[in-house]
Amino acid sequence: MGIADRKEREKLEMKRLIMEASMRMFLEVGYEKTSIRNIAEKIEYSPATIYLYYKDKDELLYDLQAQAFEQLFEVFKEKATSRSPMKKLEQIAKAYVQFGLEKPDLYDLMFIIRSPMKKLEREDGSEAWDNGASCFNFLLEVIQQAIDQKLLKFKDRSVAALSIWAMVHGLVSLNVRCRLKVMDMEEDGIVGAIDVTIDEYLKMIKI
Amino acid sequence: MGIADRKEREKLEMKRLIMEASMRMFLEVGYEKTSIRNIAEKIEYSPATIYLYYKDKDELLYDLQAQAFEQLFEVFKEKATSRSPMKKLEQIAKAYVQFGLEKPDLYDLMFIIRSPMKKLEREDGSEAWDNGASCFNFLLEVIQQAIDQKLLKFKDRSVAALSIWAMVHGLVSLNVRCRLKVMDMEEDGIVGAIDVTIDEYLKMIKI
DNA sequence: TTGGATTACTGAACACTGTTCAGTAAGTTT
DNA sequence: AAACTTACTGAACAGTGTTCAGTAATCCAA
Repeated sequence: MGIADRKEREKLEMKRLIMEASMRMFLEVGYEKTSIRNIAEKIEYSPATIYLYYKDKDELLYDLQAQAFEQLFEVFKEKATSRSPMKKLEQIAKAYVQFGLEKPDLYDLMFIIRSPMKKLEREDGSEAWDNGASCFNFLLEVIQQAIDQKLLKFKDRSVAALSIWAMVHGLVSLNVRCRLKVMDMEEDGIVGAIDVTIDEYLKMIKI
Repeated sequence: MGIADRKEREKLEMKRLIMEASMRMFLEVGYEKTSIRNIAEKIEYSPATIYLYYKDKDELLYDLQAQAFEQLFEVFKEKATSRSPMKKLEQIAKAYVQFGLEKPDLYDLMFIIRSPMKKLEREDGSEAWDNGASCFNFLLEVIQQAIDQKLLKFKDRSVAALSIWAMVHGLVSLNVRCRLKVMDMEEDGIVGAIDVTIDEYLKMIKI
């Protein structure tokens, strides 16, 4: 069935084309300006064509989100290389924050925006929100090591993960959405305060 | 100038009418369904009329946000009544999380949504993001007391405030935006984990 | 009291958004 | 060559925030 295969390939190729254009627009002009119509114009197809490959915008955003999580996972593997679990935890935390501050639009997509989370139809038991699982598991494994070696104050690794994640996400998302303006500091001071806050937090969770 | 006064009153009255309808719609049908057109329909005026009282939707959302922060401030004053600074800190943290989980649309407006933060035109030095200041200062004062009585590990009250805020906001916003699905727990389990995480965190920041 | 200025308000339009669907044109199969 | 299938699109629908010319009511001075 060579023809069917080629058709299949072409279908995937088209999806890749759409995703690539979307991702480029996301990074170049931001989330707000990335509409179905704009993407269609970029790849020189009609807007309706996109709907032959994606059921709706959410599905497209979900794929884009998956790609963003792959990027973050790469960053983790690249930067969190220490043998010491606690040091590795620090590397993860700092890589996460840096990623969030450097790519706010991608961060939005992954952790803030409402849309692409709708994959929650657990009627039949399967599917249900796979995006970000590798990143989360990466964190979980390091935490497990730290707990095993009695380096962490937490007993439960889920609570530990939730605590660490909430802290770094809290810092990034408050800053990305400009809520730290209420603290009345300059931009540099805020980034500095964020760094200090992470260090203090990492000190506290150590045994 | 009685007439000018009456005009002034009527102008404020109209603003109040718009705000009241907006707030009701926010709480009843959520952020997504609260459009200028829907608000106009509710108060039985043309959409264009709203633009005689608010320059754009952001300005309206800003006022709405201010009102939401007043609500949170009331909750703080109501629930954070302990004499002990650390106990009071705990009451604040838990009140914050409860508020966020119970009124996700208001929480959105206050801490997540992009729009109404645009008040950052510090050209002349004035204005610049007043919303939420009372809430933040309330937290700051309690932290100062705790630091003065050497109950907190933090030395800098700004870092302390940032740390605590980031933690509670991280927990609420990840949950409100369904990102905790990746942890593979039921809804009850998640809320339980959030509670435990706060308790653990409050234990850690104690000297 | 009347006429002109001021004010409050609105209908209709503009430029967007996501999405759908009938219709066309090209490719494939028989 | 005819019939069927697939890939694609133009135009439309319903919604959004926003603007603006035009109307109707109110106010003020002559």
